[in-house]
Amino acid sequence: MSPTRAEPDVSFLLDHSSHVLRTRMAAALAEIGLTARMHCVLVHALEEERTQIQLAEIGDMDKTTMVVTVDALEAAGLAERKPSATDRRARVIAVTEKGAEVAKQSQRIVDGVHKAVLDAVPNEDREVFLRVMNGLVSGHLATPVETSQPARRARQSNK
Amino acid sequence: MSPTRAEPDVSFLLDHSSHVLRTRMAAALAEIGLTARMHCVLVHALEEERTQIQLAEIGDMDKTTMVVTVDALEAAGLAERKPSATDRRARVIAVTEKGAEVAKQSQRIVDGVHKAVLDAVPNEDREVFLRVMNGLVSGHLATPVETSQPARRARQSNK
DNA sequence: TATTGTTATACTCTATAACTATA
DNA sequence: TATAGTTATAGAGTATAACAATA
Repeated sequence: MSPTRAEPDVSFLLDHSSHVLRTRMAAALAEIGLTARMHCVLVHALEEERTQIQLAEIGDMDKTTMVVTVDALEAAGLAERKPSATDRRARVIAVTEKGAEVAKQSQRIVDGVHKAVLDAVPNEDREVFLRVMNGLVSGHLATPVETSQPARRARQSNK
Repeated sequence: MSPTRAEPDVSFLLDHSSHVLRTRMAAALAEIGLTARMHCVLVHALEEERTQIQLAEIGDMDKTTMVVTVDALEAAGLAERKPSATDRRARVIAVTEKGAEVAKQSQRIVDGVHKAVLDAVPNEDREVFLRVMNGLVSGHLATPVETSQPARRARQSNK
């Protein structure tokens, strides 16, 4: 029996590939003035009437991060905050006509970047690759480990 | 021919899986008081005599980040800065006896976390998965896109 | 002149706290 | 009392600038 070998460096493979893909996506979307977050919000706000909180959950961002993202979309004239018809606390994100057009463009861009990755995978391996990744993401690598201490210490309350 | 469908969300697959794996690795290494960076430096400093700059390149970190990492290793008694025999500007990172033991432990931890991931991949798919990931990392997703504007604006010089 | 390593700190990102309006 | 959204800002991470020592 051959000696024990180090396991393949799965961390490097996933970290590096996701990092490079992220820079590529950011660069591609930047050409039409969007960030990945703006694209995400735009697309999901188009699907149906959604409030900021709902969109924040979908995009896995904090509600305060959501505020910044919506500010950017409003400043670019791509979306508007509208009062919710059913909850006067909440604001629905309405995509403008221009926003809808940009969303179509950005979706094409995103699809293009993803297609380029998949085209780089040999035909006969593509299905297995996607199956394995989907399996990991919904199974063994579905849930982040809870860090015993939060990402940041609770802020000093100085009242 | 069926209508065009959105491409699989490769960004999500890679981002999510790498993020979860990263939290898991951080949690596992934290149990012996290491960060991933400390582990990385420890292991590569053990392989052969290396200076901070060389170790920084291997771990893809800034030299100032390297300073912090080596500070942590020294504080934990796992490594020491030694003057280089050939370049009086440079410092070689010497792993202590305790550091070497910890490195063995941390390597076992890292291998264990990686093995758990691969064990979650069906036997018959594992080889293809690794082949594809290695292919992407050394091919289509080898090099990050150069951001036209740097990650951070140049700092104001106030001399 | 260029490079190693250091210190100090500015910049970005993100999340906590506190608040207002409403449920 | 709890929740949606906002503002202000603290905390963490990281990289730039400047510097001393040396090449």
